[in-house]
Amino acid sequence: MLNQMSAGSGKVPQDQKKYYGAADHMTTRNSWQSIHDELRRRIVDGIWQPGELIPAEEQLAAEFQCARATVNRALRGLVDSGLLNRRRRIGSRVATEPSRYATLKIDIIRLEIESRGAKYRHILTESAQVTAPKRIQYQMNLEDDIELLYICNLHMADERPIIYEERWLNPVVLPGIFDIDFSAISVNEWLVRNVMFTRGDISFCAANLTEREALLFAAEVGEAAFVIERMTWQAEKCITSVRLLHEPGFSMRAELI
Amino acid sequence: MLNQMSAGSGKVPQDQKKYYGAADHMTTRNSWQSIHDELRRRIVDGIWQPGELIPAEEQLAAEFQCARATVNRALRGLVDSGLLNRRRRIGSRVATEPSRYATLKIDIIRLEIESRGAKYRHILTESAQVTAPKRIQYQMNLEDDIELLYICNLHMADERPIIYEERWLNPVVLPGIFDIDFSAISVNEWLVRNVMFTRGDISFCAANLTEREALLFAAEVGEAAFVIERMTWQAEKCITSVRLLHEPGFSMRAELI
DNA sequence: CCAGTTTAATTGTCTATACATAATTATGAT
DNA sequence: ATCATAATTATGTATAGACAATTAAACTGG
Repeated sequence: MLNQMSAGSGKVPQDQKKYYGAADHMTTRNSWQSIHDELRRRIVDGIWQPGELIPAEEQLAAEFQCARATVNRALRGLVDSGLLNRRRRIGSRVATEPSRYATLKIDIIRLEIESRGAKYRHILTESAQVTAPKRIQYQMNLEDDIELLYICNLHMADERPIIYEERWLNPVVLPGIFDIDFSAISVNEWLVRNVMFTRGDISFCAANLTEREALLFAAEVGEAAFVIERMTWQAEKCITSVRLLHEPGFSMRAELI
Repeated sequence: MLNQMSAGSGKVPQDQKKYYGAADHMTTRNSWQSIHDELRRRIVDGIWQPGELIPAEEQLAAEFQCARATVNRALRGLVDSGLLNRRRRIGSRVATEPSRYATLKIDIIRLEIESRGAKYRHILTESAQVTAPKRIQYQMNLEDDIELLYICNLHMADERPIIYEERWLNPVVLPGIFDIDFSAISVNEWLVRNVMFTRGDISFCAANLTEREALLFAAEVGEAAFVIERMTWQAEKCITSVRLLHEPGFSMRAELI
């Protein structure tokens, strides 16, 4: 609205220019980001020692000449990255045992391979309607002896086998699942695009290649392979349980924050 | 709570009073958290389909009878968890390929073991001032042939070996490191408490146990073990590089968000 | 001196308003 | 018709003010 007014007096670009120039300068000084960075620097450089109380929001707001809400936003960021602990009435304390987190982005396998510049292809090696072994039934919290869709896929990057996927799908939460052609689209991708989960867990471990698995990867029996096991849920019903066996030598990398 | 409200109302103009009265009833409904949850539900339940534009902040603010800033806060949360994409002038679109993240909390090993109710102990198996192999020197981006502190530890839970730690420490960023008694406090813990890193990376893989490693864990040679490799940096200088070899059968779990 | 109550300090959140920024659409001069 | 400019629109961010929630510290009655 004010823009309209200044546009009405629109033949005066000078005022606007001067104004924007000033605002620009201010925004960089006072943005919550820059405050966040400056406070972070003080912690990392040891100006504020672990365990120490840092100034209250009001004081920081005075120092940076900004509103308390802006400081609050900056401080929340520092809490998120584990550098600060905050409590009402107490204040903000530099963490003595800063928590560190590794955040892993879980992508569609195809996208991950393609982002590395390789050509993606997958081979459907198995597809059957069977009752799952007891161990899987228990894990997936299933009513007794329901038949699941069991699917195995070999994912290839530039025709080299990269991941062997073994998956159980629950038809109770996936009606019509038996009719889909999973040689055209990978289960992985179909699920991501078609059903949303409310909860999921993931675990990482290592396994020795069995004879059959070694054949798939053209590797030695017993070689160590990186394994991801994932289960996703819709409310209390398990959608799918999957085991991703990676080629020997695979390593998954992440930034520590 | 209602009492406090009506007490406060003595000072506010009438329209405001009426407004706050309504707001009070709705505080739970109007918090950014509850709005976040409701919007999330609409996405998860498919009321808003992937790729669809959801109402603008103003409209949502009208619907939930709250300020736009509150809706903004809720929406930012949905962006963080990968459910929404937002662009200025365009609006908020439900993600077609929702990104999922697994966030792993990287704790001090002692705390992790103790939190599982086991008794922690570590054995310092090696401690030497040596030049690192070329591979490590390169990884750590070191000036040539500087001597590092090489330390190995076996971490035990209830006297059972759990993790074998092999670590290189850079004295350039850790002056006095050679004088510390790491049989009393684990390097891990000392570092976390005493030096802060600005950047770190972590990678996960699998490895076959060597003869020596198998002995440590009383396991078979060649068994698959889960490995974490971590490097932490202060600006451009590497502080430490560590390899954590977990006992065979170990599995690391996380929630998917 | 102690237990219960009040006060006060600090963070957490919401509101209303304003302006900034990005990007599409409409307008207008040539 | 075309390209530059302005208007439009949605998000992003800053601000001041108010109130909520938490909890340490001060106070008070016994």
